[in-house]
Amino acid sequence: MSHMTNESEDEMLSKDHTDSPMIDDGNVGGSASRGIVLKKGPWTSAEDAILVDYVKKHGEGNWNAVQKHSGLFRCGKSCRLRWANHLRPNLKKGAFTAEEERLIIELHAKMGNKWARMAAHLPGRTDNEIKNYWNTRIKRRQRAGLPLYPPEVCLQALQENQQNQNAGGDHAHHDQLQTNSYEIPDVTFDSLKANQGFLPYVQELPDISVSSMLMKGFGSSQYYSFVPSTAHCPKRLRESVAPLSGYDGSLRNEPPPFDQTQDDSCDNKMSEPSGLSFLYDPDPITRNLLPFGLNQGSHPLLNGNFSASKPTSGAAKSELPSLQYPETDSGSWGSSSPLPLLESVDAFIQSPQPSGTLQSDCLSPQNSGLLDALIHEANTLSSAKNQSSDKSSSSSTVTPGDITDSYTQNMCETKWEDCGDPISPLGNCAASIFSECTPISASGSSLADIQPAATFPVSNVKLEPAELAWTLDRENREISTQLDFSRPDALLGSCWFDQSVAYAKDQGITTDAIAVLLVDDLGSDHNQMAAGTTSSQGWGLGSCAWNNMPAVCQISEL
DNA sequence: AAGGCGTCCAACCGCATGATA
DNA sequence: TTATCATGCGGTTGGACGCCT
Repeated sequence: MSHMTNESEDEMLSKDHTDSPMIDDGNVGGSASRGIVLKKGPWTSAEDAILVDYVKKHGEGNWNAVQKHSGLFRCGKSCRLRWANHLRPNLKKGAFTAEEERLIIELHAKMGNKWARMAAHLPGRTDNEIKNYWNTRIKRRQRAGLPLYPPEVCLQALQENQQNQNAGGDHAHHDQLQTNSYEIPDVTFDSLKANQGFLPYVQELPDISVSSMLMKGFGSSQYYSFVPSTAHCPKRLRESVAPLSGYDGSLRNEPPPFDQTQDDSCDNKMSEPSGLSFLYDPDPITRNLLPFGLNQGSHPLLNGNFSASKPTSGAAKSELPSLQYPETDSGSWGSSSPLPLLESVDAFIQSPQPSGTLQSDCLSPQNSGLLDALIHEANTLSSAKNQSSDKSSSSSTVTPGDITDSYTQNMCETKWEDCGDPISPLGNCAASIFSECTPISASGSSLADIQPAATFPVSNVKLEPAELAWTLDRENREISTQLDFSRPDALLGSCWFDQSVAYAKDQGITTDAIAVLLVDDLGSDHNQMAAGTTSSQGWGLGSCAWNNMPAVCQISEL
């Protein structure tokens, strides 16, 4: 489309901008409205002047009247946009300041792609500006294979989330659930609770993980490619919508994480888990352990059907959720799962992370930030991994490291291909999660040997100085922390993993033994996958996490 | 100098929501 | 209750521009 020059159009408009229909000059595309061809394309200074003048006289709003009465041959939407983004007073122009950038990152961590809401926190900035900034930033960081959120942002989000939790807010969650007819059978929880008496590690399961996964996991339907359209939730719920972030008080009060739960509840487009079945884990105990009775495959990261790159069915559009820090009630986690620390946040960002916190984060629809980071990071890392892991996939002798390697690869090659989206960000994400996070290397099965994700040789990503610092800093982490942030499966189920490890430690079982078992279990999963013994639907990344549990259980019963 | 390529950003488009007739 | 309109939001597009080869 060629554009009318400012000069020529300025001249034309300056002559008369009264109620005479403008005849499209043919230079600019336009659409007919009431027989008038409305202009499209870049605004000229003359048009701006007309619009400004009109708004001064009549105020904002009633934008369609602008076209009728001012002689501007622009549709109302165009006028509104032009005014809002360029002409209204107090608009800040120019590059974002460091403070604004920090705020954007922070807000995005909380809100996800809620540009308008973010703009409300940035006086003088428009949603469009912020959106453009973020998109370019994403692309840049994506290319660089870097995490989107600096640790301090995650930490702050975490703290705010805790504050919000303390403020309460469970009631509306339940309401929302009911409104959406998302019912979680009591029997599911009964099973879980029953297992708490049977399985020592279940006993320590924090309510929080269940409820948070309920809420956030259910709420993450926008990541489900298989979300039934019947589970429709309007694309956007406005501020009037009751928040949805926790299941219900019967399990635990779940205050809404951050403020966005108020109006982003439909970002929590809850998916109806019905119709999904437990597809791979033959262990009934493990099944029962699955949180909230959800089928494993219902987690976006747990099944290969999720694709952030392809449209989901119905209204389950892939609206990124915001980063959400889960229930961080330290008391509920017991001694083995302390509150995430700052360094944890580092790892949290740098690599997909496991703790119960992340677990719910990943499940959360409001987690766009983190999931974004995971996806982007994963894309880069997984491509690097794919290049370097060709040989591992063909190896018949598998070391633990190889297992995870080929496991990862098979994850990609089987599950993501199944869903017809081989380049699905999540597919890559899952792959990279494993490649990056699986700490159990051939050189040592001890959990203490876990290397920081960024030290993996497969990653040839250049790190910015600050980010490199985070990475290096993690080398000094305690084993438990490394566990938290390097277990691939921990990404989804590590709260239980942590609990289990802690329990095993209490029982005098070495972490090495646990690691070996887990590796074996991983290998088992891997073999299952490679052998195609699992259904093509509904399972994936999280499988090892859940399967790990029985392994630990066995340890505890030794 | 010219072409390719990537980035930035203004603007458009489709959809959802709320108000009102 | 339904239809229509106005508005707002988020995703996407496409042109301008700069850099590189």
